[in-house]
Amino acid sequence: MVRVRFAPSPTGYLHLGGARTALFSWLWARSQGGRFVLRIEDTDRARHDEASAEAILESLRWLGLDWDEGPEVGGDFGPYFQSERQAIYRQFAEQLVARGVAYRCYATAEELKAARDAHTASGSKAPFKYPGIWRDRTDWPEHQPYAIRLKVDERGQTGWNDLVKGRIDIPNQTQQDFILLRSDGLPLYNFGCVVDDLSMKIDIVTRGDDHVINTPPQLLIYEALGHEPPRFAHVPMILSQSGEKLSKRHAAVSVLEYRDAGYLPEAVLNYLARLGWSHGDQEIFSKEELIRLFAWENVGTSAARYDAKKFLHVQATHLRRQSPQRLAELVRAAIRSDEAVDARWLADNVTLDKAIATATSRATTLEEVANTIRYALLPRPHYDSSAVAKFLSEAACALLVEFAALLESLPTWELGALETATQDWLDARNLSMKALAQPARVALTGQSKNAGLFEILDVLGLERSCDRLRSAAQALRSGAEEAPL
RNA sequence: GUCCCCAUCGUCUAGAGGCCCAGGACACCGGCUUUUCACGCCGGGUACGCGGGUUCAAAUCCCGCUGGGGACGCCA
Repeated sequence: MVRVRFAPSPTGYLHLGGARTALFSWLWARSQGGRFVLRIEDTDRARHDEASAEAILESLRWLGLDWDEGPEVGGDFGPYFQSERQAIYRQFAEQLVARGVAYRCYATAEELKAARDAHTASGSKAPFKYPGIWRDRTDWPEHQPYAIRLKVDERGQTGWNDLVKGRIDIPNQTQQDFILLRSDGLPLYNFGCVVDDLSMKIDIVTRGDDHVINTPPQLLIYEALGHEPPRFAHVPMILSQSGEKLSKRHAAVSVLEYRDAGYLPEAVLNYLARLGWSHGDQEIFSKEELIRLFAWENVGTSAARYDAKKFLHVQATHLRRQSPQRLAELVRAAIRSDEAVDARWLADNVTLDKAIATATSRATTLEEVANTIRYALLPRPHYDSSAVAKFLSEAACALLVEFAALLESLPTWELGALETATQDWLDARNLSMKALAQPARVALTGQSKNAGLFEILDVLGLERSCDRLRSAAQALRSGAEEAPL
């Protein structure tokens, strides 16, 4: 059974790049009937942060990237927080020392700094390397803290066949006797990562491109441990719109920001998947399609730039593909916290469904849907002052009052008939549809931009429509020119 | 500086030697539709970084250059 993992460090939130790495792993696990393992890399206490870890879990939950093993669900290979695995790292490290492939290093931070400074002063262009002071010594001082370093043979090269990048070989000369376990007992990233991937029986390590350089040391550790390494898949990075590494400085990199802005999780997944992966000319994918179609060979090799407009387009497309039921559910959730909204209308399926149906072609996010239909859920719409000033002239208001009377005079409240009757009525007065529609739209919704007039009338119904037409006109008449709506 | 990765329209990408004087999507620019705003529909421009090879044939293979990105911690 395939076992893959996502191993984020809890440094604040799940960003787009991390989410995509998680997605690719998850897709592979799901398509192979494998296991998706979540492990939190919080070895460094400075990085151990409950809130951050929770934000990551929440992001994954929202995206629907469920994990089979990890925090909250447990599993046979736990614990799944590195901070709880220190004994395991120690055991592995000491085992390597016992076998003579790693050694204790008692060099202090000061000594190392001095060596580094001397190296810098010498003007050498080569990068500084640990001079191997303790490599072959056994005169270990008592009660002194020590780090554990791997004995690295700097001849030859270390390489692997990357699932996305193909063959990569890196000269061992670029390596050194790097640290496995710090003198305070905590593992360094490369060691903790290998020990965990090994003991959790991971067979594909998926991570960002920026980790390519960590792979040779990790391979050396697998070798020292006497184990076959897993396979590696290094996915290209996501760059900001301006082409730099994505960071908090760039707007909206956190997954939860998209949730809060009214994006759909499947839209985020779709957009992320298409950033670096492709399936011919297809742009829109459901989650199920992604699972079915995902393959490592179709993951691209070059970095991709984040593009907000394309993302929005993908989001809009997914929004329009939602079933009315799900959409109503999501819009309710998005709108619930708005206290001005009348719960009665929010609960009214007929009104809500009709309203939502008029909004999907002109909104891209749930947030926008909510804003578009809010007029139907409020006791009185919120009137946009410039719209009122522009369209609710005295003449227009008079027309609205007459229009209300017309509506009430109709034998049935049926859309087709309503439209014909209105058109005839306008024709008789030699007026254009525009002359009525704009003022009416403002009176009914408070906005100059919204659904078609007859759609709005249908959403509100006869009674509320007439009420709004008259009260808007009334308010203007009684309340002077500054439109006290 | 050293090492590594990458290189097709503005952006995401299709393209695994002839089907490509390069296709799709977003964006952009026109037009149609029209009760506003959208949706939708039709049309348009724009790309294989450069130089060498290999081959009957190269966007596709090889080399170099250039450009971009990443990594060089007792961080992850």
